[in-house]
Amino acid sequence: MNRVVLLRRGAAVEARECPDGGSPVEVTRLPVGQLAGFVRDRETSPVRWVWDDTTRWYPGLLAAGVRVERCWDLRLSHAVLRRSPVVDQALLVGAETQGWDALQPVTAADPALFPLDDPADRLDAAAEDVRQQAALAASPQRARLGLLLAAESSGALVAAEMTSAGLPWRADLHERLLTELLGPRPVAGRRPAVLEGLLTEIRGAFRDPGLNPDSPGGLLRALQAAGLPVTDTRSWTLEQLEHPGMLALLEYKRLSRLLQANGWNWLDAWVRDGRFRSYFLPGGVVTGRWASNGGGALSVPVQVRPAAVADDGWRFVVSDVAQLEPRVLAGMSGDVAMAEAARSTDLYQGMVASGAVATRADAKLGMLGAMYGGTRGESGRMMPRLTRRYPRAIGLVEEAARAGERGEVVHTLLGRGSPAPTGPWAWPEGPVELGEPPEQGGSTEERDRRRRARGRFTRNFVVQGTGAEWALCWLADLRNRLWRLGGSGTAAERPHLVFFLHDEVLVHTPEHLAADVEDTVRRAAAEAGRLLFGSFPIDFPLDVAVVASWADAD
DNA sequence: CGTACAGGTCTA
DNA sequence: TATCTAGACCTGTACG
Repeated sequence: MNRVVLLRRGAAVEARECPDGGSPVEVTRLPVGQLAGFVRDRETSPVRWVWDDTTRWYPGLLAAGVRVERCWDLRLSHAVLRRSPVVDQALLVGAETQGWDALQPVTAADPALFPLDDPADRLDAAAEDVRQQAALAASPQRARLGLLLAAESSGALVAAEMTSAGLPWRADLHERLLTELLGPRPVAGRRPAVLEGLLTEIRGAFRDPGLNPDSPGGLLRALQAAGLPVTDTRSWTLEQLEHPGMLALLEYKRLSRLLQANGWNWLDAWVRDGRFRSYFLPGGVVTGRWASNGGGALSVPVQVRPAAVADDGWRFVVSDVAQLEPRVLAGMSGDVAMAEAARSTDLYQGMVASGAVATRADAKLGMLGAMYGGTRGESGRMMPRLTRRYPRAIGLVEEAARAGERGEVVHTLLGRGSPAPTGPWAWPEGPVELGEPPEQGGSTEERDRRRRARGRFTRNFVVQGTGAEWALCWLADLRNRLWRLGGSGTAAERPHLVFFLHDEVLVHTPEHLAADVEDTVRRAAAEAGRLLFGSFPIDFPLDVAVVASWADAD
């Protein structure tokens, strides 16, 4: 596979052709304006583009109508390699290490090809590429790590393509929903009519004419003045209480949340030309999950999903994995008994059928406790049963927890490392960082609390992180298959990814290809399982729905 | 007046 | 029928 390293040289771009990753045999210099044409031509034969950061190169290419098949994202790969315990860090160190460590993605709404005064321009991508290839080649886990880096880079392409495409969003439907629930859009600075009505009712019921329910402190004082025994104002707490004004207050909180998070201001800011465009940040979470930036893309409330509607003649294929994390745990630990329970579509029901636990609720509670570190109550009581029945799976998360409590680093199946613990007080026997402030809150109880919290984090890290790797492989393989499915159609005629949410993907597709897309999504899931777990018999069944509106998928 | 944080609520 | 993992982002409020 030929690699072509792209470097910025002022208003020009330098492309270094490196067969099989060796030294460059050909160097092409071209004006920035000719880059898109150059890439389009070069894409007719297999090539991997090596660049500092996908968010700096790909949006401009997409705006010019150019898709690339594969890339190597040096920023994302650097972040993985720098924290991986299966990498010799000495091979990565260079004069520019700090610069690569600090490099941030670009998420400007303006699809300008290159930002001005970019710290990336002071870094040598070709030299970094050489270091990364050497570090990867020397790793005892180079196959798995190589898969992770390829998938991470592919995810970067998907993320840029999803922002470019946008999630189809009907602002008219969204506005109708808002008007029905809140009343007509008010002038700036005023509450909608329905909230005003509720506010009057609440102030009357609590005999507090100046009460502002949006002020947690003020609301708490008003509740206590009314004789209610509360120390917080969360809805869950308030639901337990009896008071004539409580229903109105809970309704106010529900509608106020809708207005603040996904009201008219949100529509103005994030929906344009019938598309919700947010930025996805691959690797944005330490576990390897994606973060997002803009519009709260990872927490789009179910309440407003009716406004996500496919174009005329198109459909959404909405797919999510049932119980991804317990399945991943079974696969990575090689726990045959748990894999057997996972053979059914409902893993928790499978655990009941095998006699491991009495009810589905017990199974779910127990597994969540095992993966999140819940040790109290019902969830903790399940652990002995689960440990007997699934010794390898439970043993793996327990060992990750113990390692975290000892202050050690853990890693995912493909080699993504957890962040090292910080702070001298948590592990006083360990190396003390220079420049740390004097120890604060360093009582024995506080240290134990922090140790246990660290154990819960590392326990969850290995499962959530490997789950993210499965999802990344799923996404990357799906991207490739969808492109082939589109035949020779133009980008606007092809099925394409529009949304990704940890274990759920939305594909926007011409209606006549929806059945093919469904098949494709399932094939990609099976391939992701093979990539991570080889021939180990663990299934990843999908719930797939072909719908006109996202809201119809549940 | 701008920044940082607390409290709350939505997601998987 | 509970306080356990990872986030984004809103308002109000305290602080400098």
